[in-house]
Amino acid sequence: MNLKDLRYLVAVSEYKHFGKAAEFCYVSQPTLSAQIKKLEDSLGVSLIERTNKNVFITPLGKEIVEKAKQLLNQADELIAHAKASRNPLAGALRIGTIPTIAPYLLPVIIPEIKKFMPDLKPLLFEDQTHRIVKKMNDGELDMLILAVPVETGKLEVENLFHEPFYLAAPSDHELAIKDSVSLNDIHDETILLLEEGHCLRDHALEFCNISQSDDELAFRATSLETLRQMVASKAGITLLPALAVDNKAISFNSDLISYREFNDSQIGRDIAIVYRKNTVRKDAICKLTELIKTCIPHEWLI
Amino acid sequence: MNLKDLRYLVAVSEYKHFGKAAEFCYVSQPTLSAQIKKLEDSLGVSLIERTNKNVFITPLGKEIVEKAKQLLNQADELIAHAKASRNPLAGALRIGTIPTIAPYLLPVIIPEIKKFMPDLKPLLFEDQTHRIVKKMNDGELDMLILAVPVETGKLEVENLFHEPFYLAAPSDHELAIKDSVSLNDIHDETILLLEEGHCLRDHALEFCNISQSDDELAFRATSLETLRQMVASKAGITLLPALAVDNKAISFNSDLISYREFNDSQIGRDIAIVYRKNTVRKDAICKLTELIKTCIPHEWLI
DNA sequence: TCGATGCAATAGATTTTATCTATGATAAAA
DNA sequence: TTTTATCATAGATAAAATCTATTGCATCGA
Repeated sequence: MNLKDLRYLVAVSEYKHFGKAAEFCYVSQPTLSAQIKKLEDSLGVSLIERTNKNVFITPLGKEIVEKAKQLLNQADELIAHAKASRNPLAGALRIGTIPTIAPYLLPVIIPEIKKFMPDLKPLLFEDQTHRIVKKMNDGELDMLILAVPVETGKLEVENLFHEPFYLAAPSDHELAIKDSVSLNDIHDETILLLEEGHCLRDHALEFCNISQSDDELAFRATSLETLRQMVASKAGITLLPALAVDNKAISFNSDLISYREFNDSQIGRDIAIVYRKNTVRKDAICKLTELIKTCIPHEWLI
Repeated sequence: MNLKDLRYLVAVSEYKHFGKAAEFCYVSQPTLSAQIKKLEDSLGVSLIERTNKNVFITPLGKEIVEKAKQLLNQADELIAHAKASRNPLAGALRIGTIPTIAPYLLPVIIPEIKKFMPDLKPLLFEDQTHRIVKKMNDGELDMLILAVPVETGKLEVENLFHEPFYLAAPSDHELAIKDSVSLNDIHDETILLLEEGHCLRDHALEFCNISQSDDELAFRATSLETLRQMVASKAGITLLPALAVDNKAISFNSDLISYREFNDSQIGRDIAIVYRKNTVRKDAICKLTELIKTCIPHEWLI
């Protein structure tokens, strides 16, 4: 039994005439007759009583026709649903990002998506790198935005931009008055870091490979905002990725925290997008990647 | 798109493995791969992301799979419904009878049907001959029980039995004491008849082709029971088909009415069953016909 | 680094199914 | 009786599904 047969049956029940039903179905009358017969044989019942003069649908036939109509409606619905999802730039796109990117980059990107990819439904998932990479490998996410390098196995990685780090220090700190700072300047400072698992912690540590005791590393913030609060309360200094630093905050040296550029633009991290080589959302991912690039200062782009 | 493709899709979504899904579906892996691909192409969307290592169902794929499952369940239901109706002696059998048969024959037959054809669902329709014949010709009834001869066009007619007529007269009528009566005996009597349209009226008139004035024919009962009441009230005499005459009433000459046999057994009517030559319920009709015969006095059978 | 392994895709042949045209059979209508 | 309308049948053909064998690719183990 297949859907086409049911369509033929319903057509006959509508027209009570094999020829007209066949015409309606764009097939020849013998074809339709044969398929109806096949359907009846496969079901093992008579659905239609026909002579060369009359076509009657049997009581059972009427019941089957009703069920067939429902079935066909559902099938049409399924097809319509698929058709509505044909636009490669539409539908759900499951995006994974890390906590040190999501709150700063997404508010910039989302409005752009709404504007330029209005049919895309971004589903955002935020977690640490290794977890979103696992979800990517399990086929549960379509696209990641994270800091590289990262062990991604066979996944495709495309570098997007280099995000500089800023030094964040209490406003009354001696470094706060310098135009720019160097790694040497922070050699003896107390560096505040995120808790284990955040890649930003590892990147920061890498730049500050200095003889800090474990005690000094005991401060382990759960988010950049916590870190910022700790700096404001003069617990130490830290490195913040540029996107987490509000432009105005830099210019006006506002509030309790002062943000300073490093003299070496290499100090920062590379942000990349990651996806499976065989992803079915390649189109949407590429388009979205381009969109992100337009939201980023040109000089950062790689 | 056809149902088999959807089964393949659901299988892959269950096993996440083309080979195993193919095995489950009793087809080769290339077959299943090709059909899935065909399905995706026809829908114009990607449902499965596959490498030689992983098989992921896309978000849209999961939606389609859910719809496919519903569709397949409904299809299985349809098939099961048809299968349950395969027994030719089961299901609805639409039976038409005339008012002068139905109330007397059916109470005898129905218990027999319940006993010997327990799965048959007799749907009873009672109306005058020409109306049930029309319904038969329109395919709305499967089987008629009526008195012949009757103009049935191309319909099949099978005579069942000859039902004698009894004379029904008031108990104090002079004919009520005779063992049997002849047509001559009723020549000058007032014959009470049913209203126009009942074949019994025509049959009775046929036997009594006598010079009754229109006035005398003015009594036109709507049912045999009305007719019986009129006899009881001594308005005249009438002919009643044997099935409408309770056996006890004959023996004991009970109540106000006396029933007398005719000396000529030809005085009566032939009861037949009628069906379309191409009816799909031939089996049930034949079986039921046999059943009816067992309920009828042997000497009546034709 | 190199075969071995597992898996989906591809190729080509084959079988099955659907479809077509032409014709037959039958009953009603002219 | 001929014509017409209608569904069924026959035989040929086209389309589709399916099979076996193989390829290509990535992973795993030595």
